[in-house]
Amino acid sequence: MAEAYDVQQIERKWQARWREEGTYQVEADDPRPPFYSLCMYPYPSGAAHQGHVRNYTFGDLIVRHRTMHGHAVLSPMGFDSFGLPAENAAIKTGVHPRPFTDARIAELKESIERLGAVYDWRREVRSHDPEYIRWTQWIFLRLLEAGLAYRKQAPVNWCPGCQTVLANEQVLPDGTCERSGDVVVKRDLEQWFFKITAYADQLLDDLDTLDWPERVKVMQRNWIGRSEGAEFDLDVVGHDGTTIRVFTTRPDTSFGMTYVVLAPEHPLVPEITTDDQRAAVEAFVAKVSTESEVERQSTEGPVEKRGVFTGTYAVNPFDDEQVPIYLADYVLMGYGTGAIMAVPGEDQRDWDFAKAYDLPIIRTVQPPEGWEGEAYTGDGPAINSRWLDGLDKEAAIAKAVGFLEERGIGRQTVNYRLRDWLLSRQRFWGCPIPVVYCPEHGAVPVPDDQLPVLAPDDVEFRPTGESPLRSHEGFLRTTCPTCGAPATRETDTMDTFVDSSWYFLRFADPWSTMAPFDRDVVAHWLPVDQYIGGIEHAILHLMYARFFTKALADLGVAPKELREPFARLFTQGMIRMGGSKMSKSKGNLVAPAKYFDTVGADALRLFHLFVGPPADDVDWSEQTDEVIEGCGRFLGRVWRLATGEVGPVEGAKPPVGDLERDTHRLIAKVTEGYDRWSYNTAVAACMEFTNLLYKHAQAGAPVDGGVDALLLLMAPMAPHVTAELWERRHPGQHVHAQAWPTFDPALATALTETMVVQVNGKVRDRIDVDAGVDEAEMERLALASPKVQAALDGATPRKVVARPPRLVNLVR
RNA sequence: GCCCGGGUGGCGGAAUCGGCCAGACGCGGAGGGCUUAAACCCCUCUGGUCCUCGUGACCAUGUGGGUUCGAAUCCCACCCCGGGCACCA
Repeated sequence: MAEAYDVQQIERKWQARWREEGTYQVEADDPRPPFYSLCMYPYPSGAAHQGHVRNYTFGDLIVRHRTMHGHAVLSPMGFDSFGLPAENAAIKTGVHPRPFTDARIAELKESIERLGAVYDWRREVRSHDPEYIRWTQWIFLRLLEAGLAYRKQAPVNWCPGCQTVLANEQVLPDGTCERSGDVVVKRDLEQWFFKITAYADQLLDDLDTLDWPERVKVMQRNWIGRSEGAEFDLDVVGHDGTTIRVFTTRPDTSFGMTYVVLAPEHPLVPEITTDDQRAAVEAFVAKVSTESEVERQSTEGPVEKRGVFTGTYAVNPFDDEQVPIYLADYVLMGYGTGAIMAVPGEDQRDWDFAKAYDLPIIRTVQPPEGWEGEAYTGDGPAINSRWLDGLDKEAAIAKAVGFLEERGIGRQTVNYRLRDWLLSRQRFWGCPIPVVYCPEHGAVPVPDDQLPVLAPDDVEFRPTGESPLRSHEGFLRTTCPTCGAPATRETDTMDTFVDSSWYFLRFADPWSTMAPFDRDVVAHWLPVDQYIGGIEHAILHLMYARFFTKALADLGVAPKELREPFARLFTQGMIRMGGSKMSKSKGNLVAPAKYFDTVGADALRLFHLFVGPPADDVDWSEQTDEVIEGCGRFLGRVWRLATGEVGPVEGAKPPVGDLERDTHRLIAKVTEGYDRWSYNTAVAACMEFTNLLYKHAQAGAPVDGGVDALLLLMAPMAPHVTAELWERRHPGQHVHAQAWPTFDPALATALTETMVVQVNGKVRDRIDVDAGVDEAEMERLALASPKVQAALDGATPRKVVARPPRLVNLVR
């Protein structure tokens, strides 16, 4: 009697073996072709949740699969260990964020190991390690030198809940904080920015070179928001020498300009406002400035309240007509020039405003026949536009731009929705910004040899709205690196997205002490061949990491030719429960440990692979436990088959078909399933094949070849049980060190096929035929069938459609 | 409002190119075997309706049209669900 399948014992045994033998440690000089597989490094919030399990199941499967294909696979893991939750816990409990975070990392690591996922742990990176902080700060200083980091006073997003400023990307469309849900307010603060806009065009264009999900690329394109147009100056009537510069994407409609609108914050507002309008204008500006982003962006409320006349006029350079200058809250100072020419005929917002303020509307593009809408934004011949009349949109734009350039009052230009990345955070648990403020020399970079700048441990955590660093004299007081005079340190820390913008580079060479990483080693492993993570990072992390990679390549820190960090991206679906995302904050977590302790990691992994397409969301339902148990049952069947427990059963008949051919067909099917991320069908094929092997074994037929193939194909999916069974069947061998099985295409195709015979598209008979059957033979066989004769009812088919070898359709 | 996905049995899902009576595989359900009994395990059945109960007929992939010898798959219109963007001039 074979030994029972002791899941716990076997999984522990192999996890220890992989750890002790360092099976998945690789070096850059490995002769095998390199493959870099990476899962987004996690924020350590405690034991792994199902989202992690799903992510690392896919990642680990790829590591093992590529290894069996003969690659040297770089499989690193680390922790995005700076961030708010640890600091909030510190405020609540008084425990320093470091021990708190280290404890969470230990928990997470333990559950990752229990999943059986293998990594080269020597390369582990933690954002809060002093060495990692050193190089994050070093990179900041290089960006600062290059003019890609700068400081400016700016109206910023302040989250009262998190007590910090946020990046634009961290403010949700409804104006609330993506983390705390509090309404974000505007504050004027001096802050550090990264000049990501300098890379706007490259970030946009290089998307075309990436093998990424189309929807992620679309989201990034929209976020960058490139729009081509023109800028030009309008003279202000009664203010000699004062001009207003406007941005438009439709210079071809300039003859339809019936007013001009400035953003309420526009610097020219005080100068051009007339005395009799001053009170109204000031009241309006005051109202807008106190409004939250939500209120201002709301399209609710009467349009009449959304603007005010300045009392002054501007001159349209196209026809020298004077048009009134308004302020309106829908024009934003942060985009374009903060001023627009309003063309109500071709812009719906302008149309609505014009109606509300009784301003004229002139159509300058002929709408199509039967047009009943208001503003017409489509293409058509220009009208009411003098020398542009009759031209289509493209030609009219070119001619209008030419006019502006000739007169020297404007030019063709491009605008982006993308803003520079605000990286200052008024928090403690983050990477300190390595800058000193000297009364004499201003903001002075901390010299490289004084890095890392580390936060002190003896700080008090209080929800003051300022980093605890601010009130720590020992940290705050320093001397100017330039002149030695007393100076103060920058007390803000960096957005944690800075840490995650280069960790994948550090993984290639985490031992580097002279630089964040060695360029040649990075060139060997990067770009990441397969990156896997959640769709929630479609914009923020992925955009920032791309920016860092490009900037570091241009600075000569990273290899020059490394233009993109992640060649292929896969975004897995979310785990949902009761309609909402499964998450710690929603309190609906189903801990993986429960399954590790019972059915085992292999069964849970198999479930995640089998439940549906990897990109789709998973609904965690009442039935899920039963499905997971079903996966465990299947592994039990494989176990019994592979240990020879399944023997002849009285009266069992062997299944039809040749097992060798079926095995080759399985290899073909599963291999293809891996290649196109169709793990659910690959698992299904393995289950089906196992059922088939059972029938052979019960009929007393040999199944060893089939079982071995099955174990190899399942090795990346269920690594523990396949490793154990392989070792028992082939003493001294390791299943994951075997080559991926190959199939003979000649054997993978069936000898005979079932030919379907249709009459008028309805199946009337099925006939087993030789796989090489030709059309004439198919027709002959079809006509010979009594069932087909009955269906034809004596008629002669007027048409025969034959698709060898599987289908023939007789049309009567 | 705009841009992407998606709608298939009681449930998760399958069906690479328009072609093997659509529903693989699994869960759930029904029946049987093993067992003193139960669990485990093994086997069979399981979209709907109808009947003469069969190697039977008809219906069926959100709805309505269309193309085709043939449509879950392609085209048009509509409905519903999910996601992204949304005063960006």
